Amino acid sequence: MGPTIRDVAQKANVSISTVSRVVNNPLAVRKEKRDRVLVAIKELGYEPNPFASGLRDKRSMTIGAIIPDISNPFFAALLRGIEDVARENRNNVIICNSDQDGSRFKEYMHFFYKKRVDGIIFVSESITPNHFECFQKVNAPVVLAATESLMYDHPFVKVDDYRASFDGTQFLIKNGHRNIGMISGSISDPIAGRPRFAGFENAMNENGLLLQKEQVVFGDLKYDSGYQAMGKLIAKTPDITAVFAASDEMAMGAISFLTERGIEVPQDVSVLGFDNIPAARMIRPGLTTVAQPIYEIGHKSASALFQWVNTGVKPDSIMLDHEIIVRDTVIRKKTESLV
Amino acid sequence: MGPTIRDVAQKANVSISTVSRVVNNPLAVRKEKRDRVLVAIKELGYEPNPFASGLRDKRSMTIGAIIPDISNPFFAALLRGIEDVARENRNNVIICNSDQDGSRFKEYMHFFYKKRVDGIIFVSESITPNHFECFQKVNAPVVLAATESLMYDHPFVKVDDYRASFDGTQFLIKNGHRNIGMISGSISDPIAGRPRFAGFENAMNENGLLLQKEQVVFGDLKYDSGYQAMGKLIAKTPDITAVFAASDEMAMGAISFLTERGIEVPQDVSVLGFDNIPAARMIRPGLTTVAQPIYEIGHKSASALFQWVNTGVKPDSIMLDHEIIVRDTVIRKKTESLV
DNA sequence: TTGTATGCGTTATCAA
DNA sequence: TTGATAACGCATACAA
Repeated sequence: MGPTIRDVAQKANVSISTVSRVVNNPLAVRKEKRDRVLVAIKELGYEPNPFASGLRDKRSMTIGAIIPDISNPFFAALLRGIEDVARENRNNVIICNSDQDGSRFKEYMHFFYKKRVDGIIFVSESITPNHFECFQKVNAPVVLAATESLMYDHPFVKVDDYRASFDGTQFLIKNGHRNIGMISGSISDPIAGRPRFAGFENAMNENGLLLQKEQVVFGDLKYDSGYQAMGKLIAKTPDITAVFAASDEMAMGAISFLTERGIEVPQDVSVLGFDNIPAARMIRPGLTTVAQPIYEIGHKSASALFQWVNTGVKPDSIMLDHEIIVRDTVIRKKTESLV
Repeated sequence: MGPTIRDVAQKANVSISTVSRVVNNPLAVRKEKRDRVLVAIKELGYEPNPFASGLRDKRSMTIGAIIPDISNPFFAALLRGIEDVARENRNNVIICNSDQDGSRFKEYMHFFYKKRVDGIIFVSESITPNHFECFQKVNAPVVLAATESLMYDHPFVKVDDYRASFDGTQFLIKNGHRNIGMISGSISDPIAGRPRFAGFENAMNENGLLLQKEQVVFGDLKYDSGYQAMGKLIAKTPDITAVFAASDEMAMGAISFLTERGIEVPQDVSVLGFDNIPAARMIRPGLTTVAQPIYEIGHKSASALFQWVNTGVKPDSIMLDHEIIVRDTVIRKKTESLV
């Protein structure tokens, strides 16, 4: 193993407490000795053993992140934001892939408990009483990223999903679309589901567009469900001119379905996504979408968590701005002058 | 803090060593006492403090992973494989995003050293003497994933890039293509660059197709460079009927360029990718590609690492099979009967 | 089979 | 300003 504090002390001809001081509170040591210690540290390549410190201080310098699936580009980008902040704070992050398998949640929290994480970032899923109970047991600060809890009072960092969806719908309407379908997330999903649906519904209503049941189909935010949902939607409402999908992946699924059926995007039907995942700009036609600042959500939520851990004062929640990224999949609807 | 081994001992009316034994080597304790201890553990919710164990045993139960960029879907999938194995082994993984910024590498290794990682997985980049030196200093087993080292003797898990590229080219040729362009990775990249280029070149040669300089353009494996490379390629060799890109992202960039120029894929030119990232199946036309078993590379490399860490015997390298996934972007070239 | 005692490397308390 | 020492929680060598 590497050199210990004792090796340094010996080399610098001081006591181990002095070495510890120059590492943690250099000002408390007279310059002469301090320099001697610094030299010894450098020469030996000494690094404080984090296990010894952790054992004493009960701080792990580690945070936990619960993420649905890191191989999903949305979460990968978000995680990247978390990681970067953790690194700045000389912390690690332990990642747990929840796989939307609620049953494993308890296990993960247990894992965090075992590992004595200093704080937790909980990404994207909605909070159940079960979650809450587990949070209490680990007894570590919890910050929510891209989700929020109505019932429990955890700080969160996210976009205003309702507002974003409302604006997205408005955007479609401003472009002349009247007959708009929606591929929504599950209505029982209080984040990406209900609010985005509600934003759509209200925007339609406020524009005097009456919403029919047939215009909405539900998916699970992933590609395949978008593909299938589009099939159902087009069967029920063949005359739509635009589709609003609650996630980019579902939008991509919808586009695939449409394209395979010879329905051209955007000439025949426009498609609006939600998220702005990296792939959105890589496909042709480029996906027009309601963008969340994904990296920033991760970054800000981690910053908030560290602030909390370090100062002990619970941070405020943050509502980040969304933005409509105009690419190619939404066009202004031709006026129906011929009709 | 939580209960300690002493609390359990007291509750079960045994010594702490007995408690320690039932945790680490249950068979060494008489059943009667063992059960008493087990009950106490459960009732108290006792968890061994990893810092105390780590301090004593000098094992961190943590591995480090150096990955170019987790927000890249290829690496995200690979990481997922690593994570899953780590979890099975009750280990964490600390992730460092190298961002192909070699200068930060030393810093990361230092971080690993500080954190006393038990082993390291090094993903995808090529090994320089600088890397090697750092590896030596941390003095932990290193397994290479999706890369290998000719100079240094680290176990690796990867695909045979040369062979895979050779087969991909062969596939294009079998489909009637003669005039084939390549968008290659950098020739100085000993993994995704040179071998894939060599596979292409040799397959062409073996089929009596003489390769012109103009048929090859180089990129950095990412989307934008694929886009630009396609521009150069089409300018230099307007009569190609197929393009082989050394990564799916570059293939997507190439398709974007082509599509924007009104050149249809695959009718006008076929495109073959490499990797089989998740997006490959989500775009239309679906990307035909030479698939690497990405998740499996991560999984197997982590398994090898743990085997090494646990037994002390260096594992063998593993060459995994590639596979050509046929989707829509490559078509059989129409015979030129009209010419 | 079980218990006692020691050391792992740090930091903080206390005395000098 | 500095140094000696106790404590953090655990696993094992050794003694019983």
